[in-house]
Amino acid sequence: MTINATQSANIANAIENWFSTAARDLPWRNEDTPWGRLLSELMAQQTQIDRVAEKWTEMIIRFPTPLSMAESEEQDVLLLWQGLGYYRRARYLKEASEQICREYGGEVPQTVEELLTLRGVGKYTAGAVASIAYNARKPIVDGNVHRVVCRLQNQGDYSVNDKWTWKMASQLVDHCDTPSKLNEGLMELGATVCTPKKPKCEECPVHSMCSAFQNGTQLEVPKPKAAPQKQKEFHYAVLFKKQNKIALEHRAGKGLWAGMWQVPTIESSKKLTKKEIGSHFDVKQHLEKLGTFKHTLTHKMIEFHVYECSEYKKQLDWYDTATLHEFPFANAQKKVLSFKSLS
DNA sequence: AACTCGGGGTG
DNA sequence: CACCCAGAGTT
Repeated sequence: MTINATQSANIANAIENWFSTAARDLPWRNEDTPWGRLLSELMAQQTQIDRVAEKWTEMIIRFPTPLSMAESEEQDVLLLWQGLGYYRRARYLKEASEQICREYGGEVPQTVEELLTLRGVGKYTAGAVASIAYNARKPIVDGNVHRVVCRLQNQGDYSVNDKWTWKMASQLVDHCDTPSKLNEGLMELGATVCTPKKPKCEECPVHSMCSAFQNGTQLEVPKPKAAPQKQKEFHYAVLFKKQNKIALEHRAGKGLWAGMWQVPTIESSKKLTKKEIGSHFDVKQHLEKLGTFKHTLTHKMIEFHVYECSEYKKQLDWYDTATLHEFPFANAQKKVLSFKSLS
């Protein structure tokens, strides 16, 4: 199923006009540069825009240019990324800044093809930077655009795939006036009007051309994705303190909480006894429980058990508690640290 | 094609 | 509680 040129132009123009009056006041729209846009797009992957806005300003102040980030330490990028999640993105961003300096003379490249060579930049982000920062006539499809075009065409099949959605987005951008406005407007519409649960169809600039609206199927289109089942895990975190120092570990560069720091923690698929925990750290006693909490991720439900220990035989790396703010922690480990006053 | 990567907002 | 979010990389 496709739409013709006239329909595409009508829809695109209506969205562009709506966007010119309804655009939210977001920081990267006021201080609009390709580097700022690349930053915002990478931070916004799978992350709601309101949560990105606050952090973006800190990021652009600390790293105003690709070079400033390329010359910094990865840890400095992770520090500003704390709480945003998907920490691999921060490591990729650092890599991308180095690529930009090494291969593109310090300027964010302009074409989709070049942008795709950057670490962490896929089809969506490449199209977004090319079209929004440089006004290239290239389509983009994110979760918002997917929902908007599915509803426009009342496309509620499970079989609807990326290819179909990208073709729809292509037809719209091919017949719009200003690609940057159309693409950003499509996403804005999905984020603020054509929302998943309670769409505000009466406010929508294209409801008269929306097949789902005409059929009253807005809430059935598109079909929801199957939620991954949550695996239960048990993490045992131990606060080892020695005067004004605390033991910390640096997590691996891949996997969960990549590159972040933590207090010594055991990860297990089943419950462990106090004896097993003590055995792991080679301490026989002085292991005192401080509490537990649940930490839920998209595909995991983790039960955290927090201990403190005044005995230490295992090789541990000690750091001054006064420098804790220099280490990036994911939220779960921030909760762990909050169980004890460390100042 | 299915998994793995966070954490919070929303209904 | 389920579902979603300006997705990308790996297997």
